[in-house]
Amino acid sequence: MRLALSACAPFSLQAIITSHGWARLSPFFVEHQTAALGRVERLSTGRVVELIIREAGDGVTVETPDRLEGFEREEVARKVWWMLRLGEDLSPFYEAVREEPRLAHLEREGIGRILRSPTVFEDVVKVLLTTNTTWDRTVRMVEALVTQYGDPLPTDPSRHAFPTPDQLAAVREEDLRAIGVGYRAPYLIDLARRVADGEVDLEQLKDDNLPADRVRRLLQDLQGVGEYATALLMVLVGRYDAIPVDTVARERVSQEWYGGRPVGDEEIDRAFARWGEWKGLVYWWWPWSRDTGCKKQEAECR
DNA sequence: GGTAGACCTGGACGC
DNA sequence: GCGTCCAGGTCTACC
Repeated sequence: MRLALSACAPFSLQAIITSHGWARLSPFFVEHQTAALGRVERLSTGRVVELIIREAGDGVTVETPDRLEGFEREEVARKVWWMLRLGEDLSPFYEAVREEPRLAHLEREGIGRILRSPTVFEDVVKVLLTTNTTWDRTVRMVEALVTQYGDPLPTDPSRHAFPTPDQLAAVREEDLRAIGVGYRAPYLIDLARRVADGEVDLEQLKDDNLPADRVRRLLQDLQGVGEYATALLMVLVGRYDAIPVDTVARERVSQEWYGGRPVGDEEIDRAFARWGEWKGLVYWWWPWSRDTGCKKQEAECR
């Protein structure tokens, strides 16, 4: 089966794949030879399929070896639409950065979109697994979680979809610790249980009309989600005025604007304040002149 | 409100 | 080979 989906111009699938490390996190995978983004996906019916996404025409094609029913095709299209932000019109962003020579290439090269998971739940789990650890460990933790608890792909049972909230909610804390997530185990189980029970509706965060304060409060109410994780998740759901301030950001901004002296959150915010609602996206795509902060998270260095 | 220490793991380093 | 230190973001106890 093959689906064709169009995107708001300018568009570059390659730019999305390299937008951050998410494409390296299971169940995403990258076919480097064909420049395709792949993913093992569990549909709402419980069916597990492999999706291969390639750039084509004014958007992408989505291929799967499986024959899908009409409603399944709609679900796949909806998910890919969200993951790649196909409907996002970034022209106001490009307009805002047009006067900045170091960002002028973004529009020309179709850079701006950031890869995200099909569900906010999956992104919250992955962000939790990026905190207080190195990138390589994040990759291993996500891989272990997917392999242990996600549904297998029928045609290749060694590969799995991302586990659902119900599946993670049923896991024992000691079993999660055993796969290496450490102290994050109770946070993950608490999150999965609250989502599975309907106490927390993370998918409502996809709604642009939800007030930013409410989005922030809902995220910060989750165990293990602090200021950095909240800001990163806000950017992922499309709230581009948030800056994920971690040690990498601190060091980069310190070197770029403050002569290497230690900086606080306010100074980081001030450095990007002139881009207003787009400052988080400007931070994301800023061409850092020094190779600071990439000692550990090499996969995220562009 | 601000600060210190614990959480957890793997890599780097010294012996 | 072994022990120690360090890095990462969040939470909690304490002042």
